[in-house]
Amino acid sequence: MTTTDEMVCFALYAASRATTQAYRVLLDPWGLTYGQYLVLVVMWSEGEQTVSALGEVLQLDSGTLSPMLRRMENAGVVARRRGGPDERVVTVSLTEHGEDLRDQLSHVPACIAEGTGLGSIEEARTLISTLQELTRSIRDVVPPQPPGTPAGTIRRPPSAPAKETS
Amino acid sequence: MTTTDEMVCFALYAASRATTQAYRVLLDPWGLTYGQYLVLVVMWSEGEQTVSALGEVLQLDSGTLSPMLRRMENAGVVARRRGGPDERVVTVSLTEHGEDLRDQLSHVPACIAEGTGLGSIEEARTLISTLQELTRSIRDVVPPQPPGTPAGTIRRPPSAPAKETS
DNA sequence: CTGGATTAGGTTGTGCGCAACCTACTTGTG
DNA sequence: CACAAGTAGGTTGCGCACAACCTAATCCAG
Repeated sequence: MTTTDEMVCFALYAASRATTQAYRVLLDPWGLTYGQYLVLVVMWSEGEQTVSALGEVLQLDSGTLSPMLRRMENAGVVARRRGGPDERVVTVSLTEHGEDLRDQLSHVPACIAEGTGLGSIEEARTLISTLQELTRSIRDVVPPQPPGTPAGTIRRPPSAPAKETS
Repeated sequence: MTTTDEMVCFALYAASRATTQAYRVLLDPWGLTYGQYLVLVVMWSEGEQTVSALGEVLQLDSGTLSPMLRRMENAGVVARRRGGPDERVVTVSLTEHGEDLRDQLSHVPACIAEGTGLGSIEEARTLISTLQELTRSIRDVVPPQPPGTPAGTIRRPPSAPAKETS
């Protein structure tokens, strides 16, 4: 890595994949993924949700959620309906099976807690705060014109494989 | 979220996606992704690498790297050859264009550094250590038999969409 | 009421990330 | 030498993430 700050990003990337892997191992017997588990966690806690509410909490857009919720519906974990006063809104609710999973998966948080290796709640809270602050901060990144760029240089995918030429 | 430790994981997941997004914005003009940029960073620093060496450093397997390196080769950024004494080994090297990108992308680390919002090198180093420790620790997670499971219960994807029944 | 803007969610296409599998090459071991 | 075991990397299949786009429903100014 070149700079410490880029190492922060790589460490984040590696840690995120490692935690996802831990969830994969824990959730695989139920055929659930980490993303699907997150949806369930929200709904166990808050009850039925609209798609956009889930998207806001999990910071995911419809391009991710729509197929994921369809798979969860096909798996019999959630139900979707469009019955509300606003016909555009889809409400996602837990099926009985989805409710049952709450108990069946009650061991997961403890497994993860143990796995993180964080010694104390305070340590965990500090890390969460740091990560949330970093997340907020990095969302503001906007690409400045690269400093050493000769004026007039066109910044383009230099080897964009011939889109028209074929 | 249910427990603080699960919030750590979600915070990691969100932060990782946010940083990837920042890199996406920065790298998009060159048609590069974060993963591809990581490959370049390693090779700028260490020179040509075998596929497995890249996999070790980046902690990615061939199922991820093979298609990624093929795309990078098609884009003219790297070259792959099988010329060594061991015919199984593929060596990846930078093309001239791949070398040139080092200068063209020299602004990226500073943009990221600014974006992280971390005040000091020490703060960054502390975070890196914490994340690396967490990564090491969580890799050990092995699913114990869920505590409340009635003995003999078969843990299976409860709604595995009929594999034989179709 | 009407036509343009907005919003909710779905669709399409690309690129990971990873499990599972495969092939070809190499390395013992007898 | 022959053959079992191991290793390097590629392939396939699936599920995210996300950009870009689309449709239908709602809102709103006039």
